[in-house]
Amino acid sequence: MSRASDRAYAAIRAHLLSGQVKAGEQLTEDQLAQITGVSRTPVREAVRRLEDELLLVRSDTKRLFVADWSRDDIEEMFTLRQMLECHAAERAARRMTRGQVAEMEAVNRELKAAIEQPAPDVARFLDANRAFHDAIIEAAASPRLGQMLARLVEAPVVLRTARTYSTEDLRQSARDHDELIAAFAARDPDWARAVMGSHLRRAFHTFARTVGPATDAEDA
Amino acid sequence: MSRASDRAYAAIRAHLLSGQVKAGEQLTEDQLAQITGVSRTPVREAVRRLEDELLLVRSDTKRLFVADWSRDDIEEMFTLRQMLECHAAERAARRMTRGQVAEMEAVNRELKAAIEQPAPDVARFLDANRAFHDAIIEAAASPRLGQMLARLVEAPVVLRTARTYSTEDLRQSARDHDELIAAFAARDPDWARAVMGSHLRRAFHTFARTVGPATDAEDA
DNA sequence: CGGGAGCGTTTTGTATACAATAACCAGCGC
DNA sequence: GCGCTGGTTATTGTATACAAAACGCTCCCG
Repeated sequence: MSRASDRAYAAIRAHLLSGQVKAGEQLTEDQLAQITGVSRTPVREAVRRLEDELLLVRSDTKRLFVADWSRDDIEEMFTLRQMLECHAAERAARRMTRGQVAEMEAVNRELKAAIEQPAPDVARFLDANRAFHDAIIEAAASPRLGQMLARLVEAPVVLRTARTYSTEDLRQSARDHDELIAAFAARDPDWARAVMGSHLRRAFHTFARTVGPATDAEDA
Repeated sequence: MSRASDRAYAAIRAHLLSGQVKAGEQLTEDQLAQITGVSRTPVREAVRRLEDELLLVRSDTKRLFVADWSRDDIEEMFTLRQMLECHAAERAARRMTRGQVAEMEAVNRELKAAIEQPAPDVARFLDANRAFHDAIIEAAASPRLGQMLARLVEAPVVLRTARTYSTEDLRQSARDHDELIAAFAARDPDWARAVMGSHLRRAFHTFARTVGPATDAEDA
């Protein structure tokens, strides 16, 4: 995180989730350079990453805007994530070492610790949650898969920040993780895939509940 | 294709597939700037795209190398592509209009025309093949899915250039396309998914046959 | 003879100036 | 009043110079 483009990336990302900018609003590279305190060159690099993650979009004439995620966009993102991450869980179950399983148990203990407090520490939960899913991707040993998931997950992480989680939602996640770990320990790819599927699909519905109802002409 | 960074992208890509550079070889941005005839700024932009497509990779210290695709890398790529493109076919089957189906029939006629000659025109076949698959992605109406597939498909297109195809392989592809069109016309998502699955899996084996046998215990 | 510190060279990263292109606005003809 | 056209400003794209970092080499010391 020391290079200017990384700092710019983090700063712009923070700026987007700070709520100071609305979806669909135009931004300019100069603006962002001022905000981040670096020149346009690293800003352009950062912007490219954010475009990749679909947090920013460009018009047909290359003007820059804050992306506007519709409910359908979010559903599609969750669907893709589910498809890819189920596959990752399956591969991980075939490859995971005892050491890696122990690692994941430790991460999930941390995750539970973040929940079981007077007031659950959501930021800490999200960090641990992310570490958990990253460990699975790591164990899946598929660089392209990891790359794709990383891009998919970035945007929701931002969108999610404003959300509120019930303690029960968080506990259910922790239980899912326990079962995933069991599936990994048993080296059972089908089990891992199935648990991951329900874990993510539930996450989508939890998420969607706060975003709003489905559009009526929905498919899939 | 008029901006310098686009020209740089195309030029570097052409350079990579020209065979003048070996997998694993180091490249420098200056070199590429000379080759492409533009300055390093657009070259860096082009290089980022090529890194995305995993045709170029950077070392831990940011030095630039030609990617070295192992047999396992290729298999993983095909697996991911199958997963995503089956999903695309399913969605496309739900959404495709009569007009789009007619469009695809036209593309497949062009594809067959490229085959049925004294010597099949492989470049023309590949263009039509690409147009066919692009039309499916278009009909699937999922920007993220399209984006991911575009990235996945880029690399193989390059790797594939050196390959030789038997006329029978090409004809089988055309038949698969016919069946896909039938599935779309029938608006049958399951059928479309199944045909796409076998189409791509066969493509992988056809490809793998020329690359070499599977490694029994591969690591990095 | 081997290992490591120092230093010149190579390569990547950043800032800035300038060029090209797109949006905006005003004035004109109809 | 409406739409077009020309020029003006805003914004992105490119080139270049310089800064920072990494590599490789040599030379010194053990």
